Amino acid sequence: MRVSPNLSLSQFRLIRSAAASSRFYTISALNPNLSNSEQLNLSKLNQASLLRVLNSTRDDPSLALSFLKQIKQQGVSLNVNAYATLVRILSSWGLDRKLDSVLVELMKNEELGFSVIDLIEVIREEDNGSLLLIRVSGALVKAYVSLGMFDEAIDVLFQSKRFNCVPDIKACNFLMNRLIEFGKIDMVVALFRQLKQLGLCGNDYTNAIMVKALCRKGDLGGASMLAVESSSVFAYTTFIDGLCVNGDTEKAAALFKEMIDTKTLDGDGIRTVYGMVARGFCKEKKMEAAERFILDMEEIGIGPDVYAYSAMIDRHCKNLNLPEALRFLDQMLGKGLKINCVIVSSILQCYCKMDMCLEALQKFKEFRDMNIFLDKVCYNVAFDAFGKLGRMEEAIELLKEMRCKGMAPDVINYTTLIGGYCIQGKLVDALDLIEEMRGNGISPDVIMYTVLAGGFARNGHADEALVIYNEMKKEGLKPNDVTHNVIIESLCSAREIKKAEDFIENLEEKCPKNYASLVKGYCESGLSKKAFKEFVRLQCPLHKSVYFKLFNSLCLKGYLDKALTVLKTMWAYHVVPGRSMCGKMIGALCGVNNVGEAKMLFDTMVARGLIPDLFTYTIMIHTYCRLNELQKADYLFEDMKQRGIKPDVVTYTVLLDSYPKLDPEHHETDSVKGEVRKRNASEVWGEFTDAGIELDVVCYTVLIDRQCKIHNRENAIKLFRQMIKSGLKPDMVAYAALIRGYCRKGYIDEEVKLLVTELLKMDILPTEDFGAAVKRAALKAERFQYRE
DNA sequence: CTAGGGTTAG
Repeated sequence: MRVSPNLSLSQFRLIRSAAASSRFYTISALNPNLSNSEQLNLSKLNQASLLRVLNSTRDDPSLALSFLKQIKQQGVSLNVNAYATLVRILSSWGLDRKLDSVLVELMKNEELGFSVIDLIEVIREEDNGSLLLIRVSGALVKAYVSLGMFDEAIDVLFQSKRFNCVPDIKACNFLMNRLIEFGKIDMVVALFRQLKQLGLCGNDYTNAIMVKALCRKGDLGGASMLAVESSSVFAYTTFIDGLCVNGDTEKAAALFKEMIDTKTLDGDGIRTVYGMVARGFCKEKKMEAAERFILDMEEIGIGPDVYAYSAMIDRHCKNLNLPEALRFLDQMLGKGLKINCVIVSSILQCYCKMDMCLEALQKFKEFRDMNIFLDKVCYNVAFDAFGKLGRMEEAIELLKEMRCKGMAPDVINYTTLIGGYCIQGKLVDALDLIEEMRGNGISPDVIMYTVLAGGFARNGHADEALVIYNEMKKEGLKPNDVTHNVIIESLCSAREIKKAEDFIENLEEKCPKNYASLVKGYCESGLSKKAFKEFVRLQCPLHKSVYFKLFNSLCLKGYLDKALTVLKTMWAYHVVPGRSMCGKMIGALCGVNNVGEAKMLFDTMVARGLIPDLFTYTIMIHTYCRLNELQKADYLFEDMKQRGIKPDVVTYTVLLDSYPKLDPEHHETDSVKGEVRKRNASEVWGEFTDAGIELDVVCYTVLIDRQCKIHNRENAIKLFRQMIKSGLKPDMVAYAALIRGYCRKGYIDEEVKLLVTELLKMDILPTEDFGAAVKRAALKAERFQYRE
């Protein structure tokens, strides 16, 4: 395996051109099978004899097609009559798909010298009003639609009316469906209204499409009316789907129940809509609602199928809530439903996203050994896991295994593997893999080039990254925002700041997102002041990751006022941080004792239904304790328990460390702010021990420290011994607490001498702040020792 | 006909 190459520009080009030529050979090797003699004669044919030959193939359409392919390769173009003949042949054999593709090719070719309407004319001369003509105009509509040429498709529709050969409603449905996909809703509505004028009569499917269009427009009322009016199950189903897409799954679920009551749906319909509603709730992240729906349905005797379960499992996996996902999986298996590769892939991905790649691979093997069919999506997740672990050799082995099972890797599989190589800096391997892929007839797409360019930039090959970027454009691929952002950030992370800045300036279409990436890139390379300056210049809402990264970077450098400006800007734009981001921010704010801002963020979180995690609660409690606002700490402690978040050893330690401050015997100088509910340490201690949580070194240290402070030397030493007995190794701070406790009283005895000797033997370097105190204590103790 | 996989990403 080769490691990070020093790839020069020319080497890179060499590899690229080799890859390009292998692609060329592959395609020419795929050519059809006319004999040599036939090929020889082709160039001598004129249009008339060409037509004659074509006509003679009317009993063998595949021969007709390969004949044509050869002709085209000789650079001879067909005239309108030849095309009419070909169309007639294909049509008479019912080869609609072939007909479609011939027409598509015809339309792509702009140097034909005739239009498709001419073609209709020619066919009409011989087959006026026949079925053939109707079929051809339908095929023409479909061909235009598949090329995204909607105006032309509609034009054919209206021209056909003139020729009295309006295509059947299917072609029209196809057109309308595609129009919706491309967001041209108004055209669908207009077309629907003109159907009668065209002599067409919409069927159930047409109505369903129209319902879909109205839903997309947000006209749920109109959609509902049409669904009722057409009283077709299909239209109803589409309406329910529309509700789900519009984020009103609640309503969809209600309608579904109504349809079951009125027996509007058959078995198939029930299954389809069930899945839609379950999926809708999951998409809206309303997991409780989704589960309630499933329970309700079960009550009336309709159980979820694999499709509905997979929606639930997938959503929980995406939320990184593996226990819930597995609970549903168990439930599903308990009902005798079988797990499939789709569900497996969701679960595997969940492990990967939680940084548990080893577990993902373990599970992959388990599922495979259970003889569950794993498809290329599952394999892809495994490639990803191996890549993240830096185990590319094994990933490639797995690729072989996949091939052996008869699955051809696709561009996504290759991209994942290439990404893996890029993480490792094995760029030549990445390029080799692309070459191999091209050999298999697959061309890289924008995402693959993005990954590759990012990989080169990140690994210090800025110029090559730009070559890749230009190459992608040369191949006719259009880089997107992500491409640009990846390149900008990768260049920055390789400290190529100037190149990143130049790259942005040279972009034809710049957008704020690009500059946001520059801000992130500056942060990445530690230029937080520069990042902040650029950020201030950007007067628009940004993705929350930008605020997050900048905030963290500024906090790290100690520019707290700037960090707060970032936070406030974010809030001003109503960009609300997610749970983990809030947690990190709260941590950063607490770290600089700005508990006021931290609490504001904390409350924002709660108001948005984001329940702070154990870590966030603990850090807040800790900060309040440190600032002697014990009442507030106490409130949060109760609050977290009410939310079902179980305090851990850290939380209890924090509390045990501060409640003694309330003790009358407590001698610390800080005063406690505000009224405090009467709660003593023993109350907390009781809860702590009841919870059965094991004590750690820090916790023992706090307890020892407290005993020292209330002059209970025997208890302190007892705790110290107990700690050692329970298998914990006291650290510097633990010794320090004990020794300091002794020294404070100016007291020295055998125990202390022993402790100090032990401590001096330890090979620990004291940390600066606390260590200094310990050292002083130790020295003091030593002096006592010498005095004796 | 429907689902799950590859880029920025804490």
